[in-house]
Amino acid sequence: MSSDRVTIRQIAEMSEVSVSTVSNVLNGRTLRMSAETLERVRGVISTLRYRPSSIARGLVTGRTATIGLVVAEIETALFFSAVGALETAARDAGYNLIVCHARGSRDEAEVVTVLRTKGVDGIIFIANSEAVDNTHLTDLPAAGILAVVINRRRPGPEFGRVTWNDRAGVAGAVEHLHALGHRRIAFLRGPRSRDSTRERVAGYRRGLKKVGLPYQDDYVRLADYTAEVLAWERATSELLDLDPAPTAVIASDDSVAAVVIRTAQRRGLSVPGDLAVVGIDDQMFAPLLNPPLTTIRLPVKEAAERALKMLVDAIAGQSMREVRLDTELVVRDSSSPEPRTTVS
Amino acid sequence: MSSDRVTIRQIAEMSEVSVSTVSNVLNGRTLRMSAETLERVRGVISTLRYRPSSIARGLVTGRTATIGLVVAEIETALFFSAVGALETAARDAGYNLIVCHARGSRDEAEVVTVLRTKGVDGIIFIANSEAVDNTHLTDLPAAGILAVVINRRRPGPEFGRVTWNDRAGVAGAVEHLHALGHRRIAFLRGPRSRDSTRERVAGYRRGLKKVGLPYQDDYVRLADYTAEVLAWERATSELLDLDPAPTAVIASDDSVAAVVIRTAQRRGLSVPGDLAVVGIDDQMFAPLLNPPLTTIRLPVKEAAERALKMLVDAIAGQSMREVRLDTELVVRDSSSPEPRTTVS
DNA sequence: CTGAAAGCGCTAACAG
DNA sequence: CTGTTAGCGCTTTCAG
Repeated sequence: MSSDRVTIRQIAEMSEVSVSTVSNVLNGRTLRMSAETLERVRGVISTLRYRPSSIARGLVTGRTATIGLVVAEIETALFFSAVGALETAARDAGYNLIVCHARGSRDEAEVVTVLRTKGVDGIIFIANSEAVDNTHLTDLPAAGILAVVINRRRPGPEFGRVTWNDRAGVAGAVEHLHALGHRRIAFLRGPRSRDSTRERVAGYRRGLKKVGLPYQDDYVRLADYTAEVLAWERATSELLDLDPAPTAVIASDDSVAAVVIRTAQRRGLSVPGDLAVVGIDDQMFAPLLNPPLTTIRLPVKEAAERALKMLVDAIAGQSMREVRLDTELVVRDSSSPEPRTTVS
Repeated sequence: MSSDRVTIRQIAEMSEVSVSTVSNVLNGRTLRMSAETLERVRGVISTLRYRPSSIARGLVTGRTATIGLVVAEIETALFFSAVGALETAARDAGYNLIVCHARGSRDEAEVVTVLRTKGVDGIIFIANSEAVDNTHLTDLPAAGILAVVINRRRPGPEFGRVTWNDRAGVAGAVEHLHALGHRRIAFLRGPRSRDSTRERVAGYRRGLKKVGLPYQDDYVRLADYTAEVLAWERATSELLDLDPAPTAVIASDDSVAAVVIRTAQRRGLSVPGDLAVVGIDDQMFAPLLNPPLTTIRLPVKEAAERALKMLVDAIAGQSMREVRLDTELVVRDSSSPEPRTTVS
């Protein structure tokens, strides 16, 4: 098998130096070393294509150049763009990622245990903003494991945290629709179990207030993106059955928005003519819909990059921080023209 | 920091046994051990919440219970359903995944090197079916690293391989459309750089042949899903400008299919009334489109699970195999009714 | 500036 | 059935 693995000792012998010298060149402690020796050792290393074992190195240094990534919903588009961004950023910083999918707190606790035995240098948690139990995280700092959370409540001050401003995002969407002439703007909210839902509803109210529109309970309905499509259709229909019906709706995410568009179109309505639709996420398919979807882009990639940087900096000794990112309204056709029915 | 890490020695001392005894209970070599001793050791382990270091263990056993995953296009919908499935399957089998994104052969070679230094027990490559250079993989078996490739040419007989039958998938879609009454079926193909494109075009021809329809060059156009949306619209328009125009089109993937639907609708055509549309992938948004998209589902998850099992079995000593999975046509509204214009 | 030697935490012979 | 011991491959004092 791997019996022919090259070791540092072989390099030392072939270079006719000691292992510590080889170790020194490996780790850049090469300042006051005879150029000739350096040259020779490097030569042997490259001809033998020698790569030091991270395992052995990890055992002695206690560092593995590996970061654990604990993801709440790995199959969600949103999370995946985060994983991609994180992987790229990690590798640029010289780290690898052990990716784990945790479905709940219990699972998460297990995953964390495994990650600890594997000696990761730090852990990044990326959550679905579900209110999760954090107790299994609180002893991480004491164990010398650095951690940063994305889109999740901070388990303690020793943790880094990156979030985005859901509230301002939705408020901005309301303003956008109002500026387009809409006066009856509905909001399809996500499940209450998510922190983001509260934030977004608050943003919706704030937006209405800011533009001087009244809040109407009727115009806020549940369209749980973790649930059935049928329920989204029903919620949309209920909204459109209202008198007066809304001329615009902000959906709990892009998937729901797609279904809102479809439901409206099936009723013979034009989007955005009769109904403007705004989504949340800016998923990959948003620009492909008919009409292309206006949506609140969540800065997931940027969050991932910031989280990784924060963690790497913390490994280097800096202290953790808290960062809040802005969302961005991506305006496409599903909201652009003025509503037809404004002057009803 | 982690100065308080519990070691096997401490467990041994507190249990008043030797380290090897502790090691034995850790590794289940507990058959002929006094029940009382076993009990005592276990007690100490759990009260001290001791977890053996995988690093140290890995150094001596040569195994790390870690599998490397090399993904070609991590941000693609297709790939991340694979990563999710792989992670779940891996953890069930007691493994963790180091996920790496390789953008090209060169990058891939680097990633493989890193993975080797990290001592992964095996590597899974999941490719975009791009014709990639495999030379950096061929020495893996010699180094004792097991590997299986998904959706990619087999680098050698020592590699496991899981693929799916693109050809049959597209042929089946043609038959489906023909059964619906369509006689003019177009195919929007992907880029030639992908192996899958060749397979799919072959499947298209085979399907036509099987149902007794002529192959027309005009009806096959490029709509590169890795390129611009505008180009997809143009390709669709060109198809619809043809006389006679096709009554059905199979798109190179679901994203392209979404744009085909939109382009047709913007020209005042009804889908599926005037034009039936079939996608490839069965991405998450396919059922949300208007109309819901008929599509060729690629068995990505299943492939992931098979690949993982193959790798784990290989680690356990079994030999590698080659598995070819079937695609599945998921029929939704974008193709269901009979074409209006059949009897033109 | 280089070499010898002591571990990192664990497993696996090999004795007892 | 349990204890001793020799490493796994590397880093890192500490002498020379």
